Parts: sequence; structure tokens; C-alpha cells
Amino acid sequence: MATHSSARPGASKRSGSQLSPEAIIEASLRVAARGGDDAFTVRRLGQELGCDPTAIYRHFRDKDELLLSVADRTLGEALDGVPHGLPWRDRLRTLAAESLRVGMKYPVVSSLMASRTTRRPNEFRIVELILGAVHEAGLSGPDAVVHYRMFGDSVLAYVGQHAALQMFAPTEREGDESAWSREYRLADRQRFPYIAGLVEELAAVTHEEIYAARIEALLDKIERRAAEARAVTDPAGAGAPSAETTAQQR
Amino acid sequence: MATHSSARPGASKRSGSQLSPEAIIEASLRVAARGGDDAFTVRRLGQELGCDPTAIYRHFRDKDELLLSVADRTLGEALDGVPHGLPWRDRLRTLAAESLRVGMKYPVVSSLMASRTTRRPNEFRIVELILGAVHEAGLSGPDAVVHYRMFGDSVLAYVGQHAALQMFAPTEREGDESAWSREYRLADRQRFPYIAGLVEELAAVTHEEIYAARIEALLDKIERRAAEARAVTDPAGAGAPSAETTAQQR
DNA sequence: ACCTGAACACCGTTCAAGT
DNA sequence: ACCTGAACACCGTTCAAGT
Repeated sequence: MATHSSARPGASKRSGSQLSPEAIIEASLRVAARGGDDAFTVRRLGQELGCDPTAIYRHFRDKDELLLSVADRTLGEALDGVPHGLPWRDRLRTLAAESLRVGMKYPVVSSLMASRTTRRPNEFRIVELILGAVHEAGLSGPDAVVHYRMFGDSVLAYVGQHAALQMFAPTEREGDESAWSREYRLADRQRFPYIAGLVEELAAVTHEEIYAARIEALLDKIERRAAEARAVTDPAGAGAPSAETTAQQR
Repeated sequence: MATHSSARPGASKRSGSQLSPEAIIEASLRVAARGGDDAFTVRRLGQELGCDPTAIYRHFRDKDELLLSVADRTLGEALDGVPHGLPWRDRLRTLAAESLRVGMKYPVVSSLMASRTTRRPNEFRIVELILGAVHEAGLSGPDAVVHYRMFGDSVLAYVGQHAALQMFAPTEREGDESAWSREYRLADRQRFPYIAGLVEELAAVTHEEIYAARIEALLDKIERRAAEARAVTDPAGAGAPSAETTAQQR
């Protein structure tokens, strides 16, 4: 099937396909978005690229290296959805929403990334965005860092958790999701009075409500911690909080 | 290697081993606690039990079924670490701490469970515990359920995230963890002023601080939401909050 | 009735061989 | 210089064969 070799530098030696880190990353995003069981395997990737699966190892040391590169792309996609000029709370809220949206677009990637760090450009940009937001909120030093991590890690974990759930084969997912309306409905009223008293609510609650509660809890925490910090450094004027602390440093 | 067969009912037909769901679950916990790459594979399990790997399929439909059973055991172990009689906030705090402790004891299990529901007895007990705590805090109905899920899902996700990180081969883990003190230290001061200004703090922050901030954020949210709810139903006496609402219903 | 073990359809990865 | 593809050491799972 493979034919000839034109000597144009950088041109393909194969019919229609050319191999480069870029091309491999883009193929990964395509198959990841398509979903399914083999959504991110080297064999599936070889198929998508029209080349031998192991050719990928010419451009990435191993699959983990590729994953980090692909994941960093998805971080960039989430970032692009966050408009400039929003006040810090809306900025973080939007970042959380975009992270979830993009994460669900590439579930294999985000489920594998939930406990990772890409150490790549777009991650730097996200860290900078969150640090800027918590600074604007009024946090600095170790406080800024702890609360940035609290927020960032939490979003990452939630998105990964949700993506992993979505990836399950329908039968298993259905088992997990319908538990609230099936198994929990059969709970013994004596041993589990609270569950028994809330079966309807347990079955009706949505992921959106849960995510919103979680994000707002974190944003509230940042705001309150900033208020505490201000009360210490500036015991008098705790009235009008953030006009000056809002100034960006570039 | 396998020998003879004594006909005692329930006794082993093999030297030293006997197969039952119970024995398989306990073997799973042992190998999971021991850690390593093959910490939870059917072949490793067969080795631990001194039987053929596929014998497990006599007692569990598939590996997922076994995982849920094993995971439910670990939930029980976490529950056992939560003393009775604690006020709601301490009860949830202790549950979070115990979940992390037990989760790190069986990292393979907790990383696989992060997005799952066991639908088994100990999960019921944990749900009941959390629902009881948020009730004591002053939440009811949909509010109680949303905040229970917020708390429960968040703890599960964090523990899974942390366990997955711990499971990485040393080289990859070191890459991820040292990122803060290596790659981030090299960040361009022009493009990433906040990162550059906080490199020391980024490298110094601990998982314990981050977890504590996260848990306290969730507990604060529950408390404040309960205060809002009280203000609506009982606009007058928002002063002494929880003495009566504390009453358990059994 | 219960366990065995060969076999199947997958993984990620290596490396000698091709061009 | 770059890609190929057989091969290796793994997975979870099935099923005919043993006892």
C-alpha cells in the first residue's frame, strides 16, 4: 500500500499521511473526541494516521509523553473559551465551565489527566490565570498558592471523574447512575432513615447542581479568606474591598 | 503441584487455599495494599490465592464486580475510623481524613473507584452518615442531597486523584511532583508574572494544606447554606443555631 | 460441582530488518 | 533517516476439558 518517495523535504512519503508530533496530536484529539473503547490506543492512532502504530515512537518517547502533549492542547481549548476582562469570580467560574465542556469533549484524555500535571505551555497559562484571579480576589503569598491549588486540582478531579463515568460501557454506567433510583430506593428505612426520607431527591439531583455547588463553595472560600487577610493587614477599611487590590501587574 | 482431595465440606481441595468471594476479596485487599504495578490483576490474584487466575470468575461475574466488592470493604474501613458522637463538622472532617488514609492504603482500588458507586452496604452507611451530618447542620430536602453529593463526590475524587498519583512509576511521579520546583521555576517572568513571583510558594505547598482548604471550603458552604435556609424559614431567631436541629431521628 | 488451562482478542513497547 | 512489522510481555475473559 505504501508507495514511492518524493524527496520534497517535510513532504509525505506515504499516500496522504505525514508524520509529525503535530499530526499525531491532532489525530489523537480526533479519535479521543470520537469516543469508544479504543479511543486512545497506539493501534487506533496508527489506523487514523494511516501508518504503522509503532511509528509514533519516532516522535514521542512513550504514550504518556503523547498524552501530556494532547492534554495540554485541551487545556488550551478550555482557556480560549474564557473571555478577557471578566472579574475574578466570573473568570474562575467560566474557566471551570469551559474545563468541564472541553473535558467531556475528550473524555479519555481528561480521565487520564485527572491526577497529572502537563508542565507544558497551556498549563502555565491556566496557572497564571488562576493565580491572577486569586490575587485580584485579594490573596497573596502562600495563601494564593494554596487556594489556586484547591481550585485547580478540584476542577481537574471533577472533570476527570465525570469523564471517566461517561466513558463506561453503557451497561456499567447505567448501573452506577440508576443506583440512586433503584438500589437506594430499596434501602431499609430502619437502618437508613435519611436515605429513605430522601429517595426522590437522591434520584432527581443533577450533575450541574452538584458542580455549581462545588465551584461556588471554592469561590466563597477564596473570597472569605481574602476578607480575613484584609482584616489583618488593614483592620480599618474592610468596607470597600477590592477596587485597588484589583490592579493587575501588567 | 495441586494434590489430593479431602471431602470435608467447605474445606480446601488445595494445599492451604480455599476459594470463596470472601477469600478473594481479602486477597485483593492484601495485594492492593502491597502495591506495585500488578497490584490488582486476576493473574496476580490467582498467584496470591494459589489457584488458577480464572477460578475467580466462578465467584464474580467480572473484575468490575470484584472491584466494587473490594472497594466497599475499604469504605467500611474508613467508616470504622469515624467515632460516634462527634458534632457534624468534626464527623465530616474525620470521614474525609479517614477516607484519604484508607484510600492511600489501597491506591489501586481508590483510583479505580474515583468515579464509581459501589451500591453496596458500606456505601449506604457512608451516604447515611453524610446525610445525617448535613441534616444536623440544618439542611433538608434537595439542599441536603446536593450538599451531600458535593461533599461525597469531592472526597472520592480527591482520594482517587491522590492515589493515582502515588501509583505512578517513580520516574513519572517525580516528573509531575517536581514540576513546581523545576519547570515552573524557569517560567518567563514577562508572560507569567504571578508564577514567577510565587515560585517558592508553589514548590513549598503541601497536599495536606490543599486538602484541608478544600474540605473546609465544603464544610463552610454547608454551614452557610444552612444559615440561609434558617433565615428564610425562621427570620427571627438566627442567633443560636443548632442545639435542636442536632436531634437525631433514631 | 468446581477448577483448570489453553486460547482469544486485546494492550504498550522494543528492535532487527527493510527502504 | 525514517518507517515497518514481527515479537515480547502483558491484560481480562471464554470455554472445552478435566476431576
